[in-house]
Amino acid sequence: MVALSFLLRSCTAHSAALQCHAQSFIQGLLPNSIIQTDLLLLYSKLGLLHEARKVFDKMLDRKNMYSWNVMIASYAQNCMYADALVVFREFKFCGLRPDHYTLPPLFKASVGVDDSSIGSTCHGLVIRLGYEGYVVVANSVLEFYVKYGAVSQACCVFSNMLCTDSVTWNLMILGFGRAGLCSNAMHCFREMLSLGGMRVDFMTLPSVLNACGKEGDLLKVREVHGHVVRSFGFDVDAAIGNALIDVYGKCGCLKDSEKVFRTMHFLNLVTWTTMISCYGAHGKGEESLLLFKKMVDEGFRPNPVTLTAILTSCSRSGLIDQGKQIFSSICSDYGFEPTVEHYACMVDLLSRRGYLFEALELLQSVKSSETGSMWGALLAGCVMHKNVEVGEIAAHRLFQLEPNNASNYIALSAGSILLEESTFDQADLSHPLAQMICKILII
DNA sequence: CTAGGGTTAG
Repeated sequence: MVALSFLLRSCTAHSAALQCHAQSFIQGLLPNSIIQTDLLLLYSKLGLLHEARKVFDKMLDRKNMYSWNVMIASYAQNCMYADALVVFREFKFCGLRPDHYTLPPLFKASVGVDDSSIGSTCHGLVIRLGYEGYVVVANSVLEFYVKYGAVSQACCVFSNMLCTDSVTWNLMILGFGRAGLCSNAMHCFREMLSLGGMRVDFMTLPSVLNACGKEGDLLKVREVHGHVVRSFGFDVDAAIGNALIDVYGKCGCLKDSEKVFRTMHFLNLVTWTTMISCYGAHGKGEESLLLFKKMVDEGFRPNPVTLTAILTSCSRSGLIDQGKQIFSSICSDYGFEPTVEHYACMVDLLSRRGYLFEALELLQSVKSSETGSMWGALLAGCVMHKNVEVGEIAAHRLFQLEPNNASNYIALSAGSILLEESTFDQADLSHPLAQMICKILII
């Protein structure tokens, strides 16, 4: 049995796992909690969650903390968050108490199923059970607040932490950056550098760069880039390279983006997508299209984000026919249905160039999945081309869909001034937001 | 020998 247990722990392939599983059975070793735990771990590592679950269920009352923790963590790791939470519910039903291995995946699951109440409850558990001092647990609490955009809560957790590591600091940088508190993010980065014994690792840099990009501060970008080169050389990790391409683009240095792109050795789909959208943002639609073609030629399969990037590029450069052609071949060429974002891009593409009726037609064809951004794009086009007829339809529908979106009211009031027409009267003036806008306009 | 972190659009 010891030999088999050893074998199970060293398996790396599905077929080997199956053989070991069969052997365990033949030799009459099953059911046995050691072998079953090894099998559970093995199937989990191979990503065979269905098999893992079968082993887990057969363990009946032989389940221990180890096996519960493996099952919950495996579901969370494989993005099966709801399953992780169901297993945790069973776990609690058995009268068991979570430990410092059980808790971190639960925070991940809370974010995964987009239910912050679970994370809050788990935070309470962490405090009550006294796991705040475990850095991995504390970091997972921190991650939960960061991913939910609750920076002040994150700061609170951070300031109470007795022990921090690079993950802690990386999460704070990420949190500040996402909240738009870019100087705080940079401050964290510099403090991290000055802290003896704290290593700035490769996971830190994309978040720092992202924060710099939001600020648009080229000097800071160059400072961080210098750090990248000193620590990792020019042949950087894909995520760092991608962040550099993006951030130079956002700072207006397209040449630097291209330079990073050319010198990268580990390109992934994000790399191509980022470069395409940089060209798009700089109004270089032709370059975007060329790169898109090259990407496909090199065997990369565009995902929905890539297509949004290329359609946006076409829209900004007025490449109507090319955009239409790509849009219509999404399903046949890339194997997925166009998303609402893609429809919004197309409405934008058509509206910008004054094809307002065509845009309206497209919108009416997706009636069930129409979004505010689609009508917003159409409205913007109507304002641009001074078309009251379609503009009124767009404004009316936009207010039905998003009565609480203040920016729509602003757009409409600005549009009304440009149109010098009565579009504004079409809106629901009894709505509090509309009344607020009225007041502002009158003053 | 079971737990945690990064990059792309709008």
